[in-house]
Amino acid sequence: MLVEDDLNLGFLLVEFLELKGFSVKLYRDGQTAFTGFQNGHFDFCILDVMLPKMDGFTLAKKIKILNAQIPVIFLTARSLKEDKMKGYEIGVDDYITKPFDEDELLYKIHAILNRSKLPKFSEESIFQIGLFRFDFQNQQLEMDGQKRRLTERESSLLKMLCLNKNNVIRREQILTAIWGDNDYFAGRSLDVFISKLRKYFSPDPSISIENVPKVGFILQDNS
Amino acid sequence: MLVEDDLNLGFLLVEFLELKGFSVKLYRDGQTAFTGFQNGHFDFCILDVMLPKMDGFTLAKKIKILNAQIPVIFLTARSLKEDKMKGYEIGVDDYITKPFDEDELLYKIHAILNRSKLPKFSEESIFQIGLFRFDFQNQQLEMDGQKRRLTERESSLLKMLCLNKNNVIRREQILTAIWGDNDYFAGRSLDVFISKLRKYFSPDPSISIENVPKVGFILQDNS
DNA sequence: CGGCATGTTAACGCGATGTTAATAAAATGC
DNA sequence: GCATTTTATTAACATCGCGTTAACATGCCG
Repeated sequence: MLVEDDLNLGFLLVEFLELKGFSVKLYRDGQTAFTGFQNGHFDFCILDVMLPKMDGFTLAKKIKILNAQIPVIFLTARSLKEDKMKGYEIGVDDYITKPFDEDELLYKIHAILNRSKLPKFSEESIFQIGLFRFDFQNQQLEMDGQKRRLTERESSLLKMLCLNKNNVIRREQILTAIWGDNDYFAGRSLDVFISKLRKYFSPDPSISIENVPKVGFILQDNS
Repeated sequence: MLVEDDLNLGFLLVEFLELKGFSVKLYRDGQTAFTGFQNGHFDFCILDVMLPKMDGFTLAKKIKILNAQIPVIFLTARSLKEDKMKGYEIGVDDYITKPFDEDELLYKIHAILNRSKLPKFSEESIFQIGLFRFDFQNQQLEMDGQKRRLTERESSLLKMLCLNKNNVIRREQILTAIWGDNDYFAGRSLDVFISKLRKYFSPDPSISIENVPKVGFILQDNS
């Protein structure tokens, strides 16, 4: 969950974090953010301090009542001492002072997620695809209790497809990300792996990996 | 544990922290601090970055090998980005830039201690694995009253596998944690120990240590 | 029709791992 | 101190399976 009223900065951050593999939901004020938190499922919050409708401290306090464990990071333009104090009392995990460095934010996120290791893994890396459950951390694909262990390449590829479920991913994007190279042979190798994944998913006809000629592939889930 | 070569600052901090109810031990260089860590029992470390004999980063890394869970805060005069990055990679929990505010330090300490309250793994040293009971403290593996004493390496490795039961644990993670080195030979040594553990567990077919090629191992318990 | 992209299956090579034994190092006993 | 035992590393050889590559089939578009 990201709450930021400066939409320019907000979208920039969403873009950056999604690039890094996170799934991000952006809210622009404290009120709707809180409603969103009640309904949705979040692992992690980044809140601006100054927000319309409800300020960041109040929001954090209300969120912590619902879920005391959830990590919260504050974005703040002010580096005032009393603000920080107030935050630490509520149980805020960290501060980042604007203007901040994106990499620093990323490291803080990882540091905090690592600390709360157990809750993270339970949710973060498991994808539901039709009747299948794909556990990326454990490279496992499960359906009806039938488990199949995937190879490293298979699971990297499937993860990329999942993160872009129902959207096209370009061949070159996959190739540079996984093979680090997009020559002819890497391309053929990719096709072989797509073929393997299709076979694994063949028991569920509502799942398909479709080819978009000359462009890439789509993982379609019509369940 | 407090490590600070500027003794004026050091004693000031000790005084302050003891006033706040902590029991503090001060070291003035990285070398003696590490020796002290090996012998004593600490819940929490505050390290200066610039230290005689051994710098703060190296010290933190060595401490984290002995106890990956222990919280570490760095004191640093420099607020340089690359320093922070380096720290977060090691798994440092927070930074405080000198000159700092004592109350801020106190709040950070409380924030971090609150966080690490739940995962008090340090004490939980008995694991149930299928029909076996593994007592890490006593390096003992028991089944049907049959006790077998494990070697140090065997039990360290088994503990790591247990903490990640039914989850993949990466080779490199094991190697850096136990062998402190992940070259070719350490890797082969790991394989030898995996082989030994498998033999010990062979009486119970519902336990298996599976290999995930190129990635690591997973202790599967289907009992 | 012919070229090009993709689908699929099979074979191959090589690196990673499994296992046992030999050697070195360290701890223990006396 | 020396002998014995225990532990960890290194070596040596066997095996496995991942990913690549090849080979052939299919379909699309000019």
